[in-house]
Amino acid sequence: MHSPAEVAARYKEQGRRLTPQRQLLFSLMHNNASHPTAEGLHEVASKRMPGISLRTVYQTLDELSDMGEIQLMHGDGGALRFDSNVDEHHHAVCAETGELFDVYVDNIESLRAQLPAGFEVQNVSIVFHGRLAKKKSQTTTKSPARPQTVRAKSTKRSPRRTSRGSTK
Amino acid sequence: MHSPAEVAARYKEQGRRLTPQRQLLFSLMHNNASHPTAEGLHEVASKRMPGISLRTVYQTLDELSDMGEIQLMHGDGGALRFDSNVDEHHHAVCAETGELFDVYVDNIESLRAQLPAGFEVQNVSIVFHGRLAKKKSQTTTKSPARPQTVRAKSTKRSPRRTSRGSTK
DNA sequence: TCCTTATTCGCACGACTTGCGAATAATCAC
DNA sequence: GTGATTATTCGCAAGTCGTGCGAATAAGGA
Repeated sequence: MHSPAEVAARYKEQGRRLTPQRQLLFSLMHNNASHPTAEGLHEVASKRMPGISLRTVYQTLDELSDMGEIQLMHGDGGALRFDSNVDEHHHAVCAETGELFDVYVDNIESLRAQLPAGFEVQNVSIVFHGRLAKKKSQTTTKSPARPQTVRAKSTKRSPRRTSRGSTK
Repeated sequence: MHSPAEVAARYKEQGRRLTPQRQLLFSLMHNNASHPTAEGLHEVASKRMPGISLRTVYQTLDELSDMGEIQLMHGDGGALRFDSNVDEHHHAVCAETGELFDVYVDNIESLRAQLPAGFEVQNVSIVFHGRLAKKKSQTTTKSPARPQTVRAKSTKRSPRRTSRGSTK
């Protein structure tokens, strides 16, 4: 998404008002690669602005989505996640932590897919399921992440239960 | 999933009982490519067995999933969908109807993805978003669906609202 | 400072699932 | 077949995630 200042400007252009809640949320979402849920973002926001309502978080996030500043994502976990990256990109999910990472794929057009006859593709979303190996004692030098060929074990997805239930 | 008879056999092997409800659901899911929701399946089941409980549908579907006979899918629409196809495959979603189709992709390994350093891919799921052109007056000759190269307009996903809310 | 009306925010409700427990029925032994 | 054992079914309540609504509040212009 654009910088908080730019988003603020777009808001005014549209006759929307600049409230402290919105400004806080702009800054919390800017460059936020954590793909937070509304609840998660609300929790963080509450630290800086006690009393801010979850309702407002949802509302503002919806506005940002309508304006194309962020993207909504239906994760596998039931809760909506908000993605401040609106570039064409994909995702990797760590099965252990549930963390979600942005992934750039540059040759999607080369996929050979047997699509239903007459199906017009508008866009493709790819999710890499796996796990992030934790090699602690290594200087986390934010590796250049150079292009790499996917090596997916041809595995059937392991049966996984849904996760909406109580956490009790 | 396996044939109703085979699934029934597996159930017995595991000391589970063969109830009319389960048998009905086995047959309704077998070769079912519609990716039904629990509610949808319950509706169909109710016609053949009035009074069957939605609770039982959920329960049986969960069992089948645990046994690896079907797969659970979190669609974009909020409701779980059940997929009787457990082969390694992917999906295409029609934006108009919400219909879900199975798609086979045969060269996933060739994707060039910039994954997070240390990320081990276990499996990949691809969803083609688009629409199914409806050419009526054509003999729906179940086209051979020969491999085809994806031609996705490099489009940012259009902002879409969530869809859990009331239908009122 | 005052006024207009966009926003915030809490509550209740809706969609989708799951936990629970009593009633029912499948299966086994005789 | 009959009876006993215990897996299943099924309805209701409760939980999670989001949204509609309306009153109270506050942003922004005159």
